[in-house]
Amino acid sequence: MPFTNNEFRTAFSVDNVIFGFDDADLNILLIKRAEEPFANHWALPGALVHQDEDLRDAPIRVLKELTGLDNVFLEQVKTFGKVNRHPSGRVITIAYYSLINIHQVSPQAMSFAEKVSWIKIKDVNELAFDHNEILEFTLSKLRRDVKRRPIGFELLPDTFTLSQLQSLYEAVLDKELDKRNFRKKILSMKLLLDVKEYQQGVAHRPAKLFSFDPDRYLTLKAEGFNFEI
Amino acid sequence: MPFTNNEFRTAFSVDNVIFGFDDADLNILLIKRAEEPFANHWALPGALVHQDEDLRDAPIRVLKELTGLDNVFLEQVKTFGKVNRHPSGRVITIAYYSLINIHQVSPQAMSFAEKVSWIKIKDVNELAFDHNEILEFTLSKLRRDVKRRPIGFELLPDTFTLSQLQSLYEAVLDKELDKRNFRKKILSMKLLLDVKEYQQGVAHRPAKLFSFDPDRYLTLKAEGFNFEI
DNA sequence: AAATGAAAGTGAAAAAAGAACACTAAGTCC
DNA sequence: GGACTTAGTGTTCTTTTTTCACTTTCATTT
Repeated sequence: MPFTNNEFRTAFSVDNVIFGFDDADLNILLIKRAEEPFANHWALPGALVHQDEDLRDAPIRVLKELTGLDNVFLEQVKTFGKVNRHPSGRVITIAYYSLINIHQVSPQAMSFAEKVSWIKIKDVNELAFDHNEILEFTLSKLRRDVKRRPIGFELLPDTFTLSQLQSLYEAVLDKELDKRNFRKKILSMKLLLDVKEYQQGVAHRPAKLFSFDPDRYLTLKAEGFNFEI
Repeated sequence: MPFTNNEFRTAFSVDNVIFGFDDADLNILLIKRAEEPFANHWALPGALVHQDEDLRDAPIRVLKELTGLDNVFLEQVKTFGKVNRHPSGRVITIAYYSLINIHQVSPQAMSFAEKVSWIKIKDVNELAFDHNEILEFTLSKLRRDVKRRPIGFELLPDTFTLSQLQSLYEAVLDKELDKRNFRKKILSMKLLLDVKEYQQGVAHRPAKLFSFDPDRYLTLKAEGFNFEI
């Protein structure tokens, strides 16, 4: 190994920004820390990266522990590396975000956490470490990404109505959209499969259900199709 | 410190993708490695991150050593962390890219390098480590960024002609642009200052010279102006 | 000094995309 | 049966993007 001992005084971690959508608001999964530093503060879930683990496997491990989910949409955001970002020593952290269907999950408290909870984005207050900065940067990346690629579906159940999809986009972008224009645009992408079923148990006209067509997405992507909303 | 010894077996490096434009092609600054592993191979310049150094200061240090330049456009790209990406041990690397004016610089060979050279993007072959993957990802990010924000100016001299600016965009995007549409678009952003001078020593009608107006840029950015090309 | 070559500079018309906008339909609930 | 709630649907206007060709101004050549 060509490295002197001195270069190993830095630890590295990942932090997960896990987004969920509850039919009205965008939420993130936060933990309440059980240990110092920042005991009793809300924080992003995270973990140290294992020595023999590919970087991307670390946030996957955190997600699995926390939610039981495997195969989740996961995207690297940015690495945060100020010398003093962690009070107990040098820790460089790589932020990831995920999109999950909030109803698929009943999160479990994990090692470092006293408590795990979904918090509406707009209700997030002071977080531990530099996690507010990480969250803010991640949100802006999510907003950019969601306009560029059809990733919003990851936050919804397998079948959903166009109104649900629209409120999801409105929650993520924090902006109202025109119903007719939204439908025109989304349907013109041909990414939705009509599942020939209707919403049930609602006190109004039931909406048609759609599902996302991942094959169609791959085909269009290969053709360089533009998915901008 | 809450970390056990075991967690420090990973080293941290940064790798710099330094872009320069030579009036026709997009180039990057590569080093020819003097040492194993990958002795005699071309590679991205990089360095281990110092213990007491903010992450972002590491690529700034590399740039300074290599080019003598300070105040350079620098953007974080992505972190690469496969377990076996470095044959001598676990090294996680954070990629950055910079845009510099190629004529401002006569690069100096640095510690690890036998040789430093500008290479046209299209002439880049096999690089050391996973540097081809890093370069490819960085190029795609540059192409996205250049459409989103007026960063192309960083690659040009202080004053430049509209044709130079256009060939720069064409080189970066690897795509021909319509002269009239390009001018219309770029001038409508009001980011160019007419320096009231003309090109000299060319065997054709001399072009007007412009410079970039950074104040104007900051004002427009604060207003949420859209700079898409 | 006239002709040639080479890039600079300029606008209008057509097509495409985006934004604004209001009523009818199909259910449940009371 | 009436009230209530959300679903669903097209057209017009505005803005943006695309397409396309000729004249100007300099240096160089003869």
